[in-house]
Amino acid sequence: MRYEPDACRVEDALSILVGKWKPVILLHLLNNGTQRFNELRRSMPGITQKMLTKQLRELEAEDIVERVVYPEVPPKVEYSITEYGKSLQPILEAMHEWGTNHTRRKIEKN
Amino acid sequence: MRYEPDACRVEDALSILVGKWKPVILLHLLNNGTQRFNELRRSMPGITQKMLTKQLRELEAEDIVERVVYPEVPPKVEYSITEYGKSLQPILEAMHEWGTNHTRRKIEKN
DNA sequence: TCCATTAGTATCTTTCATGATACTATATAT
DNA sequence: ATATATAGTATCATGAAAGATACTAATGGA
Repeated sequence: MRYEPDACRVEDALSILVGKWKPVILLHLLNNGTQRFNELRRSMPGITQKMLTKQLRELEAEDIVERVVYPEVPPKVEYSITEYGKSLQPILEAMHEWGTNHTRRKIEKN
Repeated sequence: MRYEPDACRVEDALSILVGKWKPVILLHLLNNGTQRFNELRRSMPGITQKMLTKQLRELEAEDIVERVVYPEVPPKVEYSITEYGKSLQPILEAMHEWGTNHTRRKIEKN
């Protein structure tokens, strides 16, 4: 396997996960299944509507998240993880675990 | 395991890896062992001196990278991954693999 | 004497991600 | 008649990340 700058594909994975909210969105969808827009929003205090829309659209464009619109009023839009998106789960969980340990480690140093 | 926004530690791992150059630096050090500053620099065409210094200092602050200065002229400074830093390797490799597959997938779609 | 090398710093500028805020349409309930 | 809920969009402001460029000290070599 080659990791030279040109061949390094870590950034490709990273670019999907980066954004202050994407990991949270993905883990939320992974753990709670299909969610409506406002359900997601309420579960992430602090996120703006614009930001949530943007992140979801980006994830949709990468085929990680599926968006289903119901032609109702008031609008109803459901989001869920795609099968392909589930392939990110091990990475997200590994990062969550590493991050948990890293945070603990830092606290212990003080 | 909890992934609610407040308890989500993915961002902690992510913040270590983010920065356009950190994954490349880490993989380079993991694969090639101890490197001098300019060795690293030459292996990453496009990075500026300032950027490389900054990324390395940040990694050092998190105990991921070790920096050893030799009191010589011209200066000699060697960088290497710490034992702790090696704990990131599985994540980096998983991301590299995922990214490789994702890139292929996108190409096939066209 | 002059130049190259090393590992940086110091400034300034540009770009990008994020945030704050206000606005929209339409059906239902009061 | 008015308010409410939903899933957005549009616009502007801000801060942080990244990039470009020039500068440094001390030594060895031509």
